[in-house]
Formats: sequence, structure tokens, C-alpha cells
Amino acid sequence: MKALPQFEAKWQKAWEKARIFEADRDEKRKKFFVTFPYSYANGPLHVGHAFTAARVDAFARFKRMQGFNVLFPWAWHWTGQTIAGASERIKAGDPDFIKALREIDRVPATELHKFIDPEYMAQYYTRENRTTVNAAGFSIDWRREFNTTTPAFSQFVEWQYRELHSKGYVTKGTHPVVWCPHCRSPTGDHDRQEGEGVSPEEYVLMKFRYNDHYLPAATFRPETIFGVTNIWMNPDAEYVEAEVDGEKWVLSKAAADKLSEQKHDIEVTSSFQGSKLIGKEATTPLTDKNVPILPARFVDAHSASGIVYSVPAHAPFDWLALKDLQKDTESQTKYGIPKNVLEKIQPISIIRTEGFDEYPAAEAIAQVGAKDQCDPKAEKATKLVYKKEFHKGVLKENCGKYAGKTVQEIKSILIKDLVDTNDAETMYDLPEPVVCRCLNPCIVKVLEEQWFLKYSDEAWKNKAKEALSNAAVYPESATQWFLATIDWLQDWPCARRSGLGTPLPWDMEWIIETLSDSTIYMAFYTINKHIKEQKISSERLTVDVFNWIFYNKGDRDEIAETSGISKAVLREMQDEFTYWYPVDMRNSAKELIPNHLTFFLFHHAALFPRIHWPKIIGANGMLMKEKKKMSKSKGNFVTFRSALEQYGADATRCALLLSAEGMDDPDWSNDGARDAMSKLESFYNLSQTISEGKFTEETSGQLEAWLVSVLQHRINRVTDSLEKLKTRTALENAFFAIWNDFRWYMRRKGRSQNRVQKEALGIWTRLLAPFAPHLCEEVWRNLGNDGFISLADWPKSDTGKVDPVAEEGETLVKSILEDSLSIIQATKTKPKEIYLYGAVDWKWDVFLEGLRLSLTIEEPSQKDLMKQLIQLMERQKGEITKGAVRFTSNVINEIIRIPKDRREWLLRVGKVDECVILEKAKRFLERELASKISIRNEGEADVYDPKNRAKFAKPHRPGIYHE
RNA sequence: GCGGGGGUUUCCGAGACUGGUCAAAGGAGCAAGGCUUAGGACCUUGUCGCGUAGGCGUUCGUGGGUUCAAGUCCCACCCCCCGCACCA
Repeated sequence: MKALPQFEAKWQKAWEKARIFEADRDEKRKKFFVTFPYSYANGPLHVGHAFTAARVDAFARFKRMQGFNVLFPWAWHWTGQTIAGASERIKAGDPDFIKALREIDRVPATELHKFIDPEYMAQYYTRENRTTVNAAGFSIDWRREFNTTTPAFSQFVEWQYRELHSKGYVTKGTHPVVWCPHCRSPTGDHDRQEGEGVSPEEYVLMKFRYNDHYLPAATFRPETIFGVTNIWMNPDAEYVEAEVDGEKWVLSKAAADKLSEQKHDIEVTSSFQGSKLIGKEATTPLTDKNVPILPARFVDAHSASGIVYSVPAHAPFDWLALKDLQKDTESQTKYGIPKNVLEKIQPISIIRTEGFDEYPAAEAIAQVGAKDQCDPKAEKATKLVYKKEFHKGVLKENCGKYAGKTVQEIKSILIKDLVDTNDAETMYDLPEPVVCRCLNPCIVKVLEEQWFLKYSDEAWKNKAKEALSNAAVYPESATQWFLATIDWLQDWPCARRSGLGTPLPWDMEWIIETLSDSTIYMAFYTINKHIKEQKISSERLTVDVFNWIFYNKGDRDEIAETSGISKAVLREMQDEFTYWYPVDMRNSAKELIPNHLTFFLFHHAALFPRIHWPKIIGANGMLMKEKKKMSKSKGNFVTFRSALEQYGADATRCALLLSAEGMDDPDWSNDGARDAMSKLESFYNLSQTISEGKFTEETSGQLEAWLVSVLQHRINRVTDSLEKLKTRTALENAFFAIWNDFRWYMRRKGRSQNRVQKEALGIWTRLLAPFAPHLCEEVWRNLGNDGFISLADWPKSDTGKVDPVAEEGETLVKSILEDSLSIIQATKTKPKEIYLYGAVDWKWDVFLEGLRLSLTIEEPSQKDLMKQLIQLMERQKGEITKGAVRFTSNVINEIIRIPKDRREWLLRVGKVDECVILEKAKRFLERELASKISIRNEGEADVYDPKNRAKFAKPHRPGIYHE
């Protein structure tokens, strides 16, 4: 059992020694450039990486065997926040995190403390993972390896960004983000302790007037200003007076803090309890009405401005709060609100909506059964009203110039109008609390002067779509997702203030973010071999150098002079780039479709001419562990390394690739891996028997012709599937289907062996080599071959070797076997003797003529064929029996159902001499069925046929009688 | 909510674009038999129901429809998974 993994190391060494995966430019050979998105160096590779990479490697090996000069390079992603963040957590002594590193990543204690240096950590995992990649037997050219903070690579990224900038693809902008004041950086979803999926929302602050102050009441529904009856404030919360951009405002303390992060000048001048303003009056913007300020508990001072206005007709909370207050005499006296003020307040209906009457708020409250303003059901009622009114609501006559319009159509116009007249302002806030991993609460910050990749640009989008249609996408169903992503993408902030990476060349405060520095880096592989071999220092890699290499722009002599890179090396780099580019195949997990892979298209479209756009893009599912998502926190995380140690490289690769294809999620299970391992071992044992066997037969018969023939189909199937990255189908056919062919052959053949079988094993092994390369090298060697199977010729199918007669012959034997077994099963008796009856000649004539006719007529119908066949028989025989007519009618019925290519095939096969074939297979059938067999043709003299079975004989379907 | 992908026989999955060879490939599991000192090895058979003749009946999320014929085409509905951005 352990024999297989043992020779894995042996072959890996042999490959390395012979340097067979080091790919150099060779103009005489066609190249093929495959890539795998480099992994992030903050942890060990896991079996999910293994799955995707195994697909890429299988494809690379397949193409290499097809004779292409294949380049499969590898690199490491160091850019970004994550590695730095991980170091932070170690520094802080995060116990869970350290435990995971010790137990899952198996980091030795002696190394762990060094991880407080992020660079060391990245180095550690790079080293670790490189070992894993080699142990997997991936066919990598390591001379081109790099990581994304390598100075030479940074130079390359700088060149890329200067180029994008000058072409207008990078712009400056302002944007709200979820922000951690402590970390002083945006807090992405995965950086959050709490509040996943929460993003900033834009409120409108309606500027009510109170004395010489503004009282900004927050709302999502500014159109409801026409129905305002009062203002709500929380009497117990802290409010402040502040100078906001030169105006005097009253707002919650929390809001003042928030606004100061949103491009506003704020100075707080005094602070007081909300109760101070209760009972006072404020004036509405737009409509200049005086409304009272009233107390309400549902008002959250930590949300937006901490002040809201009340529209009881359309807002369930307002309706409930009003009812609550009208009943609450205690509060009325406490805050000195005269009864008549409350009595005067009448809901004002301003929106007409199908399905609602005068007061939608009240209706919704009744519908959900909300009791008061603190009832959680009030939220439900609010959503109900909002949604309906937004989509179907029309503003009534009391809405000024907006009357008669739908809410949906005037909403944004109204906001713009209000802001223009200084009746409103906008403000961002979070609908739910967000807490950073550092345990500090987050706020919304409006980042100014950020750098964006302008993915919103229509022209760029169109170019990206062109690049997409220029490439083959596998599986095809992923195309839709790409198109949707291209349409959906907005401007992408491409730089951050912290983390590892390359600074923006024209604004060094900013570091290019991880997804943005990894879009065209495959081009860097093509030249990095020379940069490393020639030890070219990064300063020499100037913009001019890259321009010359990638665009052939500028004067080589001059560039050689200024950069100090020799003319010859420059030439060599340019040649190598133009030789290897474009990327022929890039494959990743589907989660990268909406980001990395689409960015990859955008940037290639922006920076390179069409001839350098990618040719094939592949996507695959996300790996599951025993049907569940794999994660370190769930404790079901399987590292690539541990899988290799347990099952070996070949079994790991095969188990993964057999598990899924297309965008279906593959599943990793111990059973699956163990199973793959024992299957491979069986294959090895079988191969030993065959390759060590003595060949008593040199000449080949029908059975050998059959084996060779079906193998041609297998070759086609495996080849076609691999071309389309259908790795599962390919492996299934290369492994199970051919195995079944061999089983049948050996079962039919008995003990004797044939040279053809050994040749067939050679083909089989080569078809399997991209998936289980180590084992196949071993088998290949045992078969007496000298070179590496990794470099052997991929089998080509030969239509000349397809033998329909041989194939149908075996089909006949199989069907006799199956039918007889079925009869035995149904009758529950064991026959002493089996009689087989081949169809009489005239039946064959009718059958073949029927086939021929069906192929000459466009859409063969029962009637036409019948007529013609009967005429034919009349001409030949003069008269026809009733039985013949019935037979003809049945045969035609069957023929019509047979697909066209099968009909062609059967016509090519022609008349099968079933007696001869079955006679040859007689001993086999007798052995299998444990019965004497006797074979005759229908219509011959003296045929033993006591139950009249012979007349049931049809072409390809002899009659059977069990006695 | 928006966008993308799916629901097939015990399980995983092929088939669906191009309707008939489909009770539906292949693998796994399970059962029986063989081979074996033994086997998580290998070989054979069976694995929707019925059946003393190779057959018949009922199935491919649900409900309709088109057709001589539907897992495959059309319509409606139900359910599941994934993505939704300052970040890998």
C-alpha cells in the first residue's frame, strides 16, 4: 500500500534533475502558457488550492504531451493587509489564532515567535508551500518564481499603474467607507467582529429651523416632508449645539462626531439633554409650517442626527409614538406639553397607493399587530409601507410641484432640489452597529481624494466584454456571470494606506491594493527568469525598459544605455514576452469570477492589444469537506500537505478531480481519498501483470481489434473533455471506462495474453498520466519505455483503427449474455442447453434496406419507408407473407427511433454473420452461462426449435431458447 | 432585494443546447456468489415495482402545456447553493 507514495519522491527528483518543466522560448515549437492565481502567503495551502491547481497541472501536462512547449509558473501573493494583520494578532497574543497556527498549520514553536515580523511570516509560508507544491508533483518552472513585494515586481506594477493612469483608467474620487477610528483604516467584512454585511446608508437631513439654528431631522423618505406633523427627539439623549460649516446646528452628540468624519467642519459649542427642546416649535423646510418638538423613546440618538420628523400617516413608528404620547399623561406633564397641542395633531395623508387607504401606517400596524413604538413588529410594518409606497405610491395634490408623480421617480430629484436650496443635507450612517476585530466600534468615514480604477467607464466595460468574447470560458455557464459582473462593477478603490505592497508611483502615500496589483502579472513571469538570471537590479527596470519589452516602444540602444541592461538581454526579454504571451489558460475557483478574473480581463483589455488577450478562462467550484464549508474555525480544515502525507500525490489529485467539474463544488472526504489510493494501487497491480506477462499470441484477432477500436473512442473522449477543462469526465474515462474495457477483454480472453494488450496499456497509461503522473511514470518505465511519460506523445485516435464489425460483434456477445441472464433470472431455472437462432437473410435485407432508405430521406416516416420496402420485396420475391409485412413494419418502427449517426454506423457494419461470431464465442458463453450452447440460423433445415423461438430472431438480436 | 448557478433512481453524478438506441452511463454504498490463510484487494451478478422468456408497469422538484414521442422543449410555482465590493 505504501509502495505508491514511495516512488513519488523518486520521480519528482528525476523530473527536477532532468529539468523537464523548465520551459524556454523555442520558436520552432508551439507554446502553451497556463497559470494558476497565486495563493496568499498567510497560511498553508489547503485542499481547495489543491483542487484548482490539480486541474491546472493536469491541463498543463496534457498540453505538454500534445507536444506544446508548456510554461506553468508559480508565484506568491504577499500584498495587503492580511499578513500584517496576522502578525498583529500574534503580537497581541490572540490565543485562538496561535492555537490554529500551532495545530492546523503545524508551525513549530521555534518559528512562531518570529511571525511578529510579517515579512518573516510570508517567507515561512512561501517556503512551506513551495515544498507542498513540489510534493504534489506539479510541473512548475520555478526559475520564474517571485513574490509580490519583490522590488523588481514592484517596478513592474509601477509601470502598469503609470500606464493605466496615463490612459485615464485611474481617477480620484470621494467615497464613504466603514471605518475603524482605532486602526485608522477601512474595515472590510472579514475584518469585523460584528456587523458583517453592513454598509453605509445615505440619510437625508431635513433642515428644520429653530430660532437661528438648524434642526436636521434624518430620513430616508424626504418626500414625506409634506406630511410632517411634529419632530421627535429623545428626551434622555445628549444633544449639542455646534457650528457646522459656518451654520448653527442642533444635533445629537454622536452625530456631531460622525459628521466630522464626513467632510464637515464641526465645532461643538454646548451640550444639553434632549428634554430641553421638548415642547418647543420648529419650522419645516420647504413648507414653512410650525410644528412641535415632542419626546419619543424610539428615537436613537446614535442613529444619524438623532432627530427625526414625524409623518404619522405613512410611518408606523410615528403613528405609534403619537398614540403612545397621547395616552401618556405622565410624560405630558413631565415635559409640559399642553393637551391641545397633541389633540391638534392630525395625520396628513400625502401618498396614494394601490391597496392602501388614507393612512397606510395605521393599516400596516393593524396588519402586523404592533402594539407600541417599542414593539419589534413596528419595523416590519415600516418596511411594508415603505416598499409599497416606493414602488407604487403617487404623491397627492398637497405635495406642491411634485404632486401626481410617483415616489420612485421624484425621489432623487427631490433630494437634489432640497440640497440645492439648502433645505437639506446628506449624511452617511450604519444601519446596524459594526465592530472592528480590534473591538472598537466603527463609523462611516468619507474618504477624500482616493484613487479608483474606473471600472464604471462604459468604453472600458465594452472592451472588457470584447476580451471576454475573445476567450473561451469553461464551463460556458460562467460567461453569464462574467457579463453580469462587468455590467455591475463600479469604480474600484485601488489603493490603501496600509499593508504590504507597491506604492502608487505618483502618490506614494498610497499602496496598491491586493486585487489591483495582480491583474497582468502573468506577463512578469515571462521576463522574470532573465531578471533573476542576469541579477538585474530593480532600479534598472525603468518605465522605458518595460515599454520596450511589452510595447516595443522606444529605442533599444538608448534604453540599454540608460538602464544599463544589455541590448541582448533586452532583446531576449522582449522575445520571451512575445513568445509566451498571451496567457493560454487561466483557471481559478468561481469565487474569483466577480473580482480577480474580471479585473484580469479589464486590465488586459486596457493595456494590451487583442493578440495578447487571454485565450481560455476556467472556473471551478469551491471545495467542501464532507459536504460542509471548510474553515479553520470549524475545525475541518485540511491542508494540502496533510492530504499528501496521508494519501500521496496521485491519490490526492485523483480523488479531488473525480469529485466535481464545472462550477459544482467538489467534496473532499477521507473515504474518497482512500478509495482513489486503492484504485491506483489496483491499476498498478494490473499493469504489473500485463507488463510482466509473456506474450503467447503475436497475431491479433477480433477481440484485439475490438480493444483497439474502443480505445480510439476513449482517446477522443478524454482528449475532448480535457480540452474543455472537463477534468472529471476526462479522468472518469481515462480510468474507469478503459478499466471496464480491459475487464471485458480479459474476461473474454481467459488466461492467454496478447501483444496488443500491452500496447493498449501504453495508451491507457498515457491517458492517465496528467492525473496520476508519478504512478504513470513507473508503469511507463515497467512497460519498457526509456523517456519520461510526462514528455511522451499524447495518444492520437486513428479512425482507421475503428472497427465497427468488431465492436458490433462484441456487442452481440454481450447482449446474448445479458438476455440469457435475464431469462434465467425471470424463470428462476438453470438451462441445460441454450439454443441461439440468427436472423434469416431476408430480414437482414429488409433491415439494411430500411436503414439505407431512412438515410436518403430527409425526415423518414413510417409510411414512406413501408411503401418502398414492400415494393422492394415484391420485386425481389414476387409475393410476400403476412409475417414479412409485420416484421417490416416493426423494423421500420425501430429504425425511425435510432439516431442518425447510429443508423449510419449500423449500415457501415452491414450484415453480421452472427453464427460465425457466436460460434467463436461459444466456449466463453458456455463458461459464463454454465450451459451447452447450440447455434443455428433461422430457416435452416433441421433446426431444433420446439417453442418456435427462431421466428423472433432479428438482425442484431438472435432468438434465444433455454431448455 | 439584485445578479449567477442548480434540483435525476440509496448517495455522488452523466444525460438536457441538437426530443426517439433512457429504467436512464460511470463511480460509491449495499447484497449474493467466486477467488483466497486472510483481506478496506480482485472477478462476476443484482440493487424502482412486478414477472417461470429476453418483457410489462411506474419514475427524473411541483402543476400545467406542445408532440406520434419529453429527464430533454414551453409556461407557472416551490426549494437549495453562491456572489453583492475598499477586501483576500
